Amino acid sequence: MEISEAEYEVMEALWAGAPASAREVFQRLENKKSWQEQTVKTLLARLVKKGAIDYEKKERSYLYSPCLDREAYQIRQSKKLVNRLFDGQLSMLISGFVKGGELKKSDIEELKDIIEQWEKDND
Amino acid sequence: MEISEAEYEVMEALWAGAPASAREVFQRLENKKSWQEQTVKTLLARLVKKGAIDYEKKERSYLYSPCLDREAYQIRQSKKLVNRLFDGQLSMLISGFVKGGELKKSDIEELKDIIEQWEKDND
DNA sequence: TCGTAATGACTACAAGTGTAGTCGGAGGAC
DNA sequence: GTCCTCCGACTACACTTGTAGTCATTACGA
Repeated sequence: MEISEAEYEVMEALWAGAPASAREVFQRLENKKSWQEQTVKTLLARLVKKGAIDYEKKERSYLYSPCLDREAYQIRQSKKLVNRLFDGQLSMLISGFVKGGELKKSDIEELKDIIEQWEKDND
Repeated sequence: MEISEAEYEVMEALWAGAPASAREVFQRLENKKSWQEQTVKTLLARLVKKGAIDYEKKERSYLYSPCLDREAYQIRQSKKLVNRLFDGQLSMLISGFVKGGELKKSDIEELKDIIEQWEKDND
């Protein structure tokens, strides 16, 4: 099942610290999103239904925790985009960033580090 | 306005060669998607409404052309994903690919080329 | 001229999304 | 014991998306 954009915001809030009550999640999102508390609760319920999060009963309320691993999710989504837009070629995405003038010197340095590390690990 | 996934497929078909009739677009998509011709026409109509493509009358039918530049669109979407998932840090996306075991030697070589080119251009 | 095929326009309809409102029950304040 | 409050559960509703079906028109072949 796919996670919608609004739902993803809730996931982020949960990844930031779990378990958390609906109230807590709402509060974490308050400065980012001007959602009513009910909206957050609806999103939580939908995520539970989709199996993306789970909860345990704690007195009156529920404490929610993510079932999805954040990093795994990010990788899946990245791959999906690269496949869809660039026929699976990561380098085309990077070129796009270059052409869009999005890359700063610091980004390049980071890329170099990643490459270096990769080469160390794959030799 | 956002372009949906199905609509994006149609855009791809149009980017592959424009202007093109609904029939042509349908045929280009035939091996990829098992859509009825009507489905393609609906998508074309929605894209027109969204302003993503335009058409000119040609006899009985319309010839469609994209209004969106493909590369610009790709860059916008890439940036959106990187912002949403990685707080704008491209390097985190790349690390994700590395961790996911997605990078092959050839990808690394391409990245190196891109970096080299960037450094040539930005010095 | 009359039917037929092709084409865009309009309609359909269920599922998913964004964004809440309302209801019913359980615990706490008095 | 009674009323208020807080919470999850259920309901709402318009818009988007995927995936077509049907209708009206028109040009063309017979």
